[in-house]
Formats: sequence, C-alpha cells, structure tokens
Amino acid sequence: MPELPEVQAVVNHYKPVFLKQKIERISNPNSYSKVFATHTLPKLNKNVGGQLIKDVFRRGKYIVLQTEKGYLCIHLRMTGQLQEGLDSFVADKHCSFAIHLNTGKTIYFKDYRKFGRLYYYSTLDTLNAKLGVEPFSTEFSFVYVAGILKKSTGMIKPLLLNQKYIAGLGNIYVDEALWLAKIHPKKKSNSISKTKVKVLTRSIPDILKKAIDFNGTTIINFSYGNEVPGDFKQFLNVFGKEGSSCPRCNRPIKKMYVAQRGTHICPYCQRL
DNA sequence: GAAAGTGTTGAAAG
DNA sequence: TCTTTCAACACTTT
Repeated sequence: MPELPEVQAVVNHYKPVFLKQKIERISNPNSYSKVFATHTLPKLNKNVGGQLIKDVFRRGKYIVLQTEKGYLCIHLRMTGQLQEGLDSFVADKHCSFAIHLNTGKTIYFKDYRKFGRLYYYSTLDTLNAKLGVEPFSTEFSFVYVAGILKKSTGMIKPLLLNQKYIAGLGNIYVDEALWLAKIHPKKKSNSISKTKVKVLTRSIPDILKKAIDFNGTTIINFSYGNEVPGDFKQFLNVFGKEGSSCPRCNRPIKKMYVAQRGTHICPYCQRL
C-alpha cells in the first residue's frame, strides 16, 4: 500500500520499460470498469492509442505516463502493482487494466482490492489542483510547513496525511516523521513549537529519501515490480513496532488509533 | 466461522 | 469551509 517512496520505486523500475515506447491499447482483463476513473475504456483508447510515451514520473502518489497529447496517470491505492507478466487466472481475477505496447510487450496492473484507478488528463492541472507541494521541491520549506500548521486547529497526523498540503505522505512515513520530530500525532497543528516544526520539515524529505534508496517499505504486499519487495522495513523506527523498544529512549512503542488509522508512537518521546 | 485489521482516497456527514 | 466518518474491496488474522 504505497506511499511516495514506493511509488517512486515503481517509477524508477518502469521508466526504462515505458520510455519512448508507443501505447497500442489498454485492456480490462477482469472487466472491473470502475478502474477507469476519467474515461470509458473506448474513449481512453482513442486518447492514448498510438501515442508515444515521452516521460515517466511521479506526482504525489500518482505514476504519470506523459504522452504526446496528455497524461495517463496510475494510482496504486492500497494494493495496486505493475507487473511485466501475469498468468491468465490471476489476470482474469485481479488485473484491472493492462497496457499493451506496440512492441508486443504488456504491462499488467494487478490489484486484488480493486481500489487502484487509471486517469487520463490533457493537462496536469487537475492533479496539481488537488495535490500540495512535493516534499523534494524547493517550495517545501520551514515557512511553508509552519504556514499550513498555523492555519489548522486539527490534529497534526491527519493534516500530514492530507494530500492537498503535502503530496505523497501516508501512514508509515507520517508515523516515522512524527517520531523523528518528537511530535505526538494528536497534537494540535497550530500548537507545535517552531523548533519541532523545523525538525519535522527536515525529517520528512530525509525519511522519504532513505526509503527510496531501499525501494520503499513492504509490509504485506507492496512490490515495485514483478513481485520484488522494498527493503526499507528494517529501518523503520516505530511503524509496526508495537511492543518493541524505542530506538531513542528504549521504552516500549505503543499502537493507538488516530483518525481511524493505526498509529505508532513512543509515548515518552512524543507527548501531548 | 464471524469479525476485525490493512500501507488510500474522496464522498458524505457533521 | 473545515474536520471526521465511512465505503469502496479482498484477503489475512484473531
């Protein structure tokens, strides 16, 4: 269930596969038509059929294939995976779409929970309108983060999960970043000290960068391509570590729920 | 065997 | 407008 580093790992893996290839057509092996979020399949194929893939990149948690005319955008949601091969039984059941390239090669989108979606836009305006700043961009600064926190009276964790402020963070890396900055996830956003906001601002790109270096985190079933898992799990400090000791103070990590999301904290390091 | 849990998102409800 | 809740779905764990 991929966040920014996992999506980036997928992009890094598939960019050479897609780049400078022509899309022949898109198919819908398991007939789950809801996967097509912006166009019906025939209309989608009218737009992308015969189009050259000019660039492949990530925006938030979206994988973007830039063609000559527009942008084909893939969102993996919880369980989406791209694979270069798939047996027909699995394809019939779990493959919501497949991208057939002119070379005869096919890239399959396998998604057993069917939350993943495929979008097509003529410009990136729609995505840019709903996504906030990229954590690796120059706009992502102490001033920006302090600005959005100051305006919010709600809890910090749901704010960080909200893609319209910062694009790409999800449950794992929010827990990790809050632990690094010693901030309790239920702390009111506008009540966090300047010092901690500074640490948080640095911690977010730091942790994401490290996770990308290891192709992301696989907890249950993420793979960046062809069933290969990410290797960052071993470096997590709190996520999924309930009961084990805090790497900083040795006290036990606790699991709690914040905004209906499983949340891991060190109750000593992160206090309200 | 039923119920709860899972890394996401956005629509609906408050 | 903002924040909180819940449904979309399938599989595993309790």
